[in-house]
Amino acid sequence: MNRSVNQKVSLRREEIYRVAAKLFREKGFNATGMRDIALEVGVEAASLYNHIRSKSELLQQCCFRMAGDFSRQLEEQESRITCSSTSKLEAILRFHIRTWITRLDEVLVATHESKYLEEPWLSEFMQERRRYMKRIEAIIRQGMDKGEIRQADPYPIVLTFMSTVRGIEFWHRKQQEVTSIALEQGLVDMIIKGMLPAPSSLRG
Amino acid sequence: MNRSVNQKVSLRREEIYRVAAKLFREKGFNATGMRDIALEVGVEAASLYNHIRSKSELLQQCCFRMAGDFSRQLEEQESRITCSSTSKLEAILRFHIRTWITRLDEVLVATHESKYLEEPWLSEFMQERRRYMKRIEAIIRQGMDKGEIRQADPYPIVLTFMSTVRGIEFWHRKQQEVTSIALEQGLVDMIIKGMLPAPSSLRG
DNA sequence: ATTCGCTACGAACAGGTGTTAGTATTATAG
DNA sequence: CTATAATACTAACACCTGTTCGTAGCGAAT
Repeated sequence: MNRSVNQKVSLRREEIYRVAAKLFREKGFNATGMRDIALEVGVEAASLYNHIRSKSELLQQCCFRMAGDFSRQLEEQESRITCSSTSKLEAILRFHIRTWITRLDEVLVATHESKYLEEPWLSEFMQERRRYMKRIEAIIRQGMDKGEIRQADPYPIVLTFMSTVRGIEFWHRKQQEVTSIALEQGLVDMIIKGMLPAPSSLRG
Repeated sequence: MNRSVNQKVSLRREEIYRVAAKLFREKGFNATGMRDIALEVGVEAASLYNHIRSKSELLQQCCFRMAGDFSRQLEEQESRITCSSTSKLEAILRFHIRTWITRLDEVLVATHESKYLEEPWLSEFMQERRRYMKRIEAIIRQGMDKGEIRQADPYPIVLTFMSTVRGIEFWHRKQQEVTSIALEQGLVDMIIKGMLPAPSSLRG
């Protein structure tokens, strides 16, 4: 088999993956049947198995592709040792936001449907996510040591950092009213401001 | 039928509802079978239908009970017309956080599994959620008009407000390290600080 | 023209789904 | 003690699930 055939094969595979991610997001992993995926691809359900091994393989691909992309980006920021912690965190946050805006299907599947992974992938995925949060926490701690970030329990900050982007799911249904650029800036302002050293009393 | 029978009936109903919420959260609505619920309650699947009408009725109950509780609490805060917007928002946020801490099963089902509601309940639920967010936005706008909250697009602030609590799902797996009180205060600090008028430049 | 590999197909599978019907058991009210 | 209502059970239903099998058609290389 030559290259063009290979490309054709992998294109079909990729199409199935893309359709699966879309349907897994819309209807959930369990409510999405192989026949649903096949219909949208334009073939019979049985034909999918010429390109993929199983339904759960599609979920695995979705989850670990996203995990890999996020982890690689975090590595990039960790290696910028001359930068301040706040600017690293802002870059990471902007990456989160942009990924949630441009690849919502995949990122929502990785977030909501990953619990349907089978072992050992489920454990591996959850461990990877814990590691990822620990690495974010480490950057926040560095920022506190250097006085860039207010002294506080870093854990709630990590949670806020990881969770804010989830609101983008709502935004996707009414894109026209707020631009993605304004959304990104608005979210960054909220989170970064929330981390900075306290300028005034919180109680009014 | 007298009162004691009535009580017994409604207790069983309530038990089924509680078990269902727990399983819907753990395994998802579609992956939870009536036989799973029955097993945990200690009866056969068919017996459940002496107490409930259908599986989707359990989901409806879960979603609209939560929606009702949240809406009522918001009403309470809206009616405190002498209070500042920030203190209203803080009270609402604390209610969100406490509900996510004490009733995680129900609140997660209402958040993640509500998409499996059938019509017309699905439309009604989503409309109710949009209304809820609009009401939060209105309080934020009032705060901006009075100078309590920095001038900005209120929409990203609403999103952050609604989404931060979702991180509590992570926290529930490692309760021992951070107390619920510290968690609540940490999250409130992040969000309220993020809304306050800007004290210094964001760019370091 | 023939062979070969790839991919599409229809049919079928074993098991699981929510739900219903009919019946037995239980507990309480008269 | 008997009548009655509530609730449990077993069996079964029609349907849907992911997946496999054997085969036919297609395009490209020999």
